[in-house]
Amino acid sequence: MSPRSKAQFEEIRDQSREKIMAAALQLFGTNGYEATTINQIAREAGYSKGLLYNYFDSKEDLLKELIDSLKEGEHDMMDKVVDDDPGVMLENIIRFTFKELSDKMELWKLITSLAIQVERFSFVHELAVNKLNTYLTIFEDLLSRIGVPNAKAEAQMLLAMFDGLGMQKLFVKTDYQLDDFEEFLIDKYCRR
Amino acid sequence: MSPRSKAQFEEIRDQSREKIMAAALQLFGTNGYEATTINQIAREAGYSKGLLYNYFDSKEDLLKELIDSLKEGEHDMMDKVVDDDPGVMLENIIRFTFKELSDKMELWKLITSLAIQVERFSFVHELAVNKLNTYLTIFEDLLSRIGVPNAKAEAQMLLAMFDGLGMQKLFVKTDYQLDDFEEFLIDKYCRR
Amino acid sequence: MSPRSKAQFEEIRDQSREKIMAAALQLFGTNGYEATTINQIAREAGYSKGLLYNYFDSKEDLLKELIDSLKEGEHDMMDKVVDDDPGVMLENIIRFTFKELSDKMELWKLITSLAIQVERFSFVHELAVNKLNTYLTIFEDLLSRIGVPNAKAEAQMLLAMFDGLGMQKLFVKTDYQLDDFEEFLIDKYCRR
Amino acid sequence: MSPRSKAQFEEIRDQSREKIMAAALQLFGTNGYEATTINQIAREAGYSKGLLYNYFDSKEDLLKELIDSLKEGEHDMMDKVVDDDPGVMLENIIRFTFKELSDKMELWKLITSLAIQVERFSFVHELAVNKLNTYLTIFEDLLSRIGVPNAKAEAQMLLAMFDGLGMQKLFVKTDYQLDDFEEFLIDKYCRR
DNA sequence: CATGAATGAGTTTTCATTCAT
DNA sequence: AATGAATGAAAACTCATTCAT
Repeated sequence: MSPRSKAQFEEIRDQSREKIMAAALQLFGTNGYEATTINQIAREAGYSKGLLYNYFDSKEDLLKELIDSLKEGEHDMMDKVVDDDPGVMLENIIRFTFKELSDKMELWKLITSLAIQVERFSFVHELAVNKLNTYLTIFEDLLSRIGVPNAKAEAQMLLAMFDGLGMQKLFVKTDYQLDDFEEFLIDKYCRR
Repeated sequence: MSPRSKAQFEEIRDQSREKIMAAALQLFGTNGYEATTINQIAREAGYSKGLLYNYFDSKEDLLKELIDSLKEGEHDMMDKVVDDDPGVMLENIIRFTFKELSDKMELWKLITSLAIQVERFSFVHELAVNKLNTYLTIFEDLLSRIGVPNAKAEAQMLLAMFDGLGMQKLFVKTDYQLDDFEEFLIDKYCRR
Repeated sequence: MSPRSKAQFEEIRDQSREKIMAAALQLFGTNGYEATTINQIAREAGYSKGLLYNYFDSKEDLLKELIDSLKEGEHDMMDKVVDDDPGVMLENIIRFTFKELSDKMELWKLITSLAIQVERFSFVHELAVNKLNTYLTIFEDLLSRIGVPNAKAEAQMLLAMFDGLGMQKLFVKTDYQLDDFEEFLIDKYCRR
Repeated sequence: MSPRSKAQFEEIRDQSREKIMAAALQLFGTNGYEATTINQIAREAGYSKGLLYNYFDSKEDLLKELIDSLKEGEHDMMDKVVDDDPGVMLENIIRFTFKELSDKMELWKLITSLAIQVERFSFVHELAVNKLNTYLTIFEDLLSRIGVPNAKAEAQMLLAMFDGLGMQKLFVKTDYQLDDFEEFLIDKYCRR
């Protein structure tokens, strides 16, 4: 009889937002941003078209909030992988990255397809460039401390390889096994 | 006022087709297939909207013909790089690939963004997977003949790295210098 | 925890209704009926969207009740201005009308904008026509009794002028001073 | 066989634009801007919805162009009514205005209903205020030259009356005869 | 071969209205 | 009595495609 409390509304809102954003990530990643309709997202999330506009100003706003929410997830990583021993830290990063390649494929797809469109989605593009430079610096530092010669070039190579693996995994889809390759890499770069 | 000869017509047709396809490649690559309008392509090519339908059945048909024309360009490569010495052949491939990364960026963008959409553009997707497997085999063969240990894993790594470099080049755009890196790679893999 | 008495409920209802109708009048008048959303009215009144439907069946019903409430205010006027002396009565009407032009601008705006849409809001339109004819008759009677020649035409002129003044006041907004003009009119028509 | 010439296209465009603007004026005036749909305008003009967007960026852009086109028509008037004799000139203005009240009712409706919404359509509002002030000055000058006492107040009255007549004509619609009243006004103000 | 006006299906967006709490 | 999440019909707008010239 009495109306829902503010906390209850808050919870409902959060849940619905989550569902919608999850559906959007899934569909944007699979079919691309432009090819995905608001209707599809709503149906996938189990709601009606109109509700999306209670939570997001527009389709593009939904995309932006999606990207923003990803930036936050980014910070978690560094906490988990940091280590005094550069070999251990690089191993952590490699294992973490391979795990993300499996778990967050849709996300990866989405960012890639958007970042390619430099003009249209500059906010994604900047995100990608920043991330690239950050990792380049970290990798170079770790590799030189590990004692790998030509640390800069090797860092570039390693990073390019991660991006490339991600892309190949997208293309080849489910049956793309990387477990052995993961161990090969760790052996090659982290154990000295 | 004499009527144009058949050959002249043919030539006009070919030129117009070329212009349209070049414009389409440029725009599809930069803004994505879905976000590019027929009008934009026509204007970029210097023609009117309607003319496009004299040469292509539909927007998707234009895309398909574009992709087809690329497959043809593909065959040229093998002729140029093949060599009895595996080290020389790998060097040729590396140099050729780096050259393509510079010269055919738009094409690379387009294929990437389309291949990501596995369902929507299966014909592009298949193309990408085929190419991936072909190169994997070639690289593994060359590396093992060169005497690189773990040839299979290294082949996978090399290939992933090329894809990754391509993507990074797209993100970072013009000021991404790879000359030194090219030499580093050739030194590392081809000279034994 | 004692339940509210019926009278208390009644009072709350009346207050809420009043607030909602005041907010609706304000917004309908300023932005127009179509351009005003239920949400805006609710927020302006300090309530939630849903509550409006406890008091009014629909947006159009709210409008109708608003107009109806105005008709009632109308009856008060005649009591206040009636006088045996036609000059005094006309002066009363003029003074009363000028006062209304200041005090009830929003209402005036609303009726005008609605009455213009003859088809869509016929109930407002009829109201406006009735009022027009009523005043025309009264003015003609008063002016002829005062001894003004051409009483019919002058009545029409006077009435048109009132409507026109109202509209001008709307356009020019706050800094439109009519005090001197009011005295001018009274001098011209009521003092003989 | 040969394509249409530029001039031919120009003509087609102009005709279509005209038809659309005429339909829009008619419908905006009758039903209001907000209550009129793009579909209605298109159907009334004899075209499809989509064509409107070949000529106008948006519904509001269509409105703006409509209003702009009216400003132009405005200039014509002054040329027609100007006269050295103030009595004749005032008579010209009165006759012209009454004619416009008959011929351009829809336009009058539209401007009135838009000007009322001061905030929403400021470009119309400014137009209305400017026009008001211009005429006020002209009327005051003419009346004082004719020798009417209290020229300023009488000018205000005359102008208010025109606006009021316009509005009344809208309300009462077709059967509102003003011919006698026109002569009455001319007799009263222009013949001295 | 070439043009761009015209179409309409499909998409994004808005908003009155309902309803569980 | 009161809340605001959820719905869906209807509106604005886009754009591939057709077609008369």
